[in-house]
Amino acid sequence: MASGGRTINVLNVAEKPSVAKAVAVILSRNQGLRVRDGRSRYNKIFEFDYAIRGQPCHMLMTSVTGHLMELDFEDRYRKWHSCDPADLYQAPVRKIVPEDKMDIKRTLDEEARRCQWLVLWLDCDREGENIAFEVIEVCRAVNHHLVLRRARFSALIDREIHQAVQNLVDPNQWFADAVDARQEIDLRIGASFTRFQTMLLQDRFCIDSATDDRNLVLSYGPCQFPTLGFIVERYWEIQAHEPEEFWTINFTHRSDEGIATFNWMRGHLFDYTCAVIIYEMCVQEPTATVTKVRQQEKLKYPPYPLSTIELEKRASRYFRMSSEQTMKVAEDLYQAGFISYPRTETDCFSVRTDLHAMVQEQQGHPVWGSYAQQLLDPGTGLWRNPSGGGHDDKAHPPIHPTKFSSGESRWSQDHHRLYELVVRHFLACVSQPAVGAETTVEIDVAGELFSASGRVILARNYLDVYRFESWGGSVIPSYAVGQQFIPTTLTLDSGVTRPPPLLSEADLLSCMDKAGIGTDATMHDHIKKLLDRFYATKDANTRFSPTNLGEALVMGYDDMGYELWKPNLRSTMEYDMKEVSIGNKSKAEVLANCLQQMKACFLDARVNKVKLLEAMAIFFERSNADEHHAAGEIVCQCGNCLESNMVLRKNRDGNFMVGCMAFPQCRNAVWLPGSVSEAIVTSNICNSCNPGPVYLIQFKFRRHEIPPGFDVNHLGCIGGCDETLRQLIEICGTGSRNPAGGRGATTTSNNVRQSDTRQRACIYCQQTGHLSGDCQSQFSGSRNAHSHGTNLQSGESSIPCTSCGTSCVLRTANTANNRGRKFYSCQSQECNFFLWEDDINNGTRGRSMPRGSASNPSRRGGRGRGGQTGGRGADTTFVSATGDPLSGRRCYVCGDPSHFANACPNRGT
DNA sequence: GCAAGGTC
Repeated sequence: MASGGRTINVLNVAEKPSVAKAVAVILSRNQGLRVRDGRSRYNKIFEFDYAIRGQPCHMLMTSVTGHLMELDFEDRYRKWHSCDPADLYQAPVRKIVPEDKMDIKRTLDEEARRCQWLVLWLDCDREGENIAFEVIEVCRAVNHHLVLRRARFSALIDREIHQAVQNLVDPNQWFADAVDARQEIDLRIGASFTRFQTMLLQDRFCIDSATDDRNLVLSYGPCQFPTLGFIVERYWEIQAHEPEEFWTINFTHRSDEGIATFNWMRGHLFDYTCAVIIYEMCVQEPTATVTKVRQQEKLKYPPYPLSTIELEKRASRYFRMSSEQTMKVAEDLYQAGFISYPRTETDCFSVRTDLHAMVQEQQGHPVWGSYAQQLLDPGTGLWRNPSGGGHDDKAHPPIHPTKFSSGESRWSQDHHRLYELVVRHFLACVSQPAVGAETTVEIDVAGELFSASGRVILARNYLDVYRFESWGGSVIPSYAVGQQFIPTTLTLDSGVTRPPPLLSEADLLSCMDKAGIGTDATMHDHIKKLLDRFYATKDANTRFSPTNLGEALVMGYDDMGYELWKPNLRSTMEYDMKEVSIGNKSKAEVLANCLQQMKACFLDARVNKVKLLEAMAIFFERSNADEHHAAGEIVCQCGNCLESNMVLRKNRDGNFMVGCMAFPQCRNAVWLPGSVSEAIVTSNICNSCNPGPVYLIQFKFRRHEIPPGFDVNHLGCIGGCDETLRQLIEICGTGSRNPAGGRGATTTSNNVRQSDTRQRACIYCQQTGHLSGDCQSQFSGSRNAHSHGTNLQSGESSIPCTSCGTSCVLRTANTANNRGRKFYSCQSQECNFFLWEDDINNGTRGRSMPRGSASNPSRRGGRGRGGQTGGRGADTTFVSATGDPLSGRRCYVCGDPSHFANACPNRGT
């Protein structure tokens, strides 16, 4: 750059008004700084004189508010019915300045005309670089001779800003290109899929969540759908969870100093027999010997400096504030100058930050002021330079207080809370960690190891100011190695595994953060969008569940085999954007490649739209507008829930079924033969099936898929009286409902796949676990007769039951641990006698055990498992330390001798 | 009536 010469006019543009002001104040050193209004009421113009490398400059400093332009399709493609949505993959797009940004554009037009240079002070990230090119486009349009320069700065501090202006560089086209590509891909994918699925589903189904169907938009977006995917996936995981009973041994010891609870170092066992055997060993030799006493100092560190996502997560955890509300309130506090810029990824303070000055500001606060004073007093040793979490967006510092307040009268409760969180978090960051003394004691009882631990907090330090976190302390008696004692209680306790909880808002933010879905400034928007679109709901505990609509959409795409609802698509895009931003790939190359793939995916999805329709049909009634699928094909009342009707439907694989309308609450279903090509509910009522009316169905079978002798046309009944239908189901099966390629190739907890199997109910007794060919109700009239289930081979011989006097049948176990092993099991439902055949040969006596226990082979075949059961606390029971658990013959859940654990009414409460 | 990203 030339130095000296006449003064030139330099137009400086920042990304937001606050940065324009800060830069102007720093560069002008607050001397001779003038400010005037521009065309836009938010974006002032600052004027001052400055010399860049000796060149005298008259500086005009103004700002935009984020992006100045928007990408959209050209007019003729804007209307929804103007074109085939598939055309949106190549429809021309253009960047325009939207109406609400025109004032800013006018300011730039006017100021650029009289300037020789344009210096771009946009944030130093990819979006900032892209906005820089938008500003260039606007300014160059009115002044072709503008010299373009870019200021690079990583913080709004004097040295950085002066250095930046003295070392101006060129704008980075690669960074801007990466954003252009992202914008175009997002627009084309979002618009095409949104139009497609909205127009496909909106009028076909009665979607109850929308008050006005015309306003219902079923949007698709590369960020909103993966976010929904996280919610649905967790929901499915919970649905698929089958509680499993486990067993653990607990040991307590009371002395003059208090009580110690020793936990079994094996944790817990799912094998009841093993647990009982070990427990029995402990009962027989209950003396404990202390093998290890370990004392150590533990530190609990304060959190890292506050980034946006952490602020959102913590406000959700501590105050149950939604991320959207958090950002709204944080923006308010920022605008009023109380906290720093709230959209930041940075979680470490620059070494140049004057942290002491920030603490000093807080000394006068009535609540935490005294803590701030202690921090500043070197005598307390409370100060500690904060550690960082390793993230730095190079644009903004961590969120911290910028102005003292003991609370403003106009603040809402949320303003008070959020300001308090920001201040306390900041004070915690510059404090020493809490210090605790932990004692761990290990004991040996009959060769089994148990451990107990206690903690005494020696110094609370940062916990004194960070009231949102706690660190539990508990005291245990002191022990010495070699010391021996007898337990106060020694118990065999049962519990059941529990499903994971629904995703909380903090969990969801973590999932998004980890997968790179959205940015710190937009994550809360995506979450809100799911609620606005009726895709998900949030309960009082800030936990998210999918709505029927959300689940149906994800299920539909999943059934197509697409991962459009998973984060991979976005991750791949992000990877490509990175490649563009470092010059490894060109924008054109990435766009062409990505759009070609997405268009193919779109066209394929359209071919497979029946999957979406079927998934929706599981949850929603067809609307009258959908003439082809008129609603109201009621077959009979549901014999399972007794509340809803069973209706004829085509399932997701194109096969017919009769399912309860209350799905998914009631999963009663009758799967019809795969050889059925047509099925229509008639007005004829079956004369023999009860409870009535059961409407007959007119079936048409595919000729080549049924045996000779059967008619392709058949008026059938699903109520249980129809022998022809039963035979065809046995012969043809119930259609190819093979879920391969469907949900969750990545997960074993694929509930829908599992529920499909579970849903395969016997058409006669409506129970799952067996097919109609095995239904005992058709032979003996007794449902109890097959209670040992389908995983057991039938009995071969019998011996008298030594427990109740009836007989025991010899069976073969088919469980993972004992497959092929023979055992005798009492035929009586009231008796629980059970004996391994090889134990007879070994001279072991028979034993009674709860039928629900892990080692009892009857468990897996039976229908003993209820729904979701409670946690360990509710299930814990005690067997006296001197009692013999093997002769107890009583329920291990409640101790009642009249029944066993599998039949216990307290299970699941 | 569509996306996601800036910001007021």
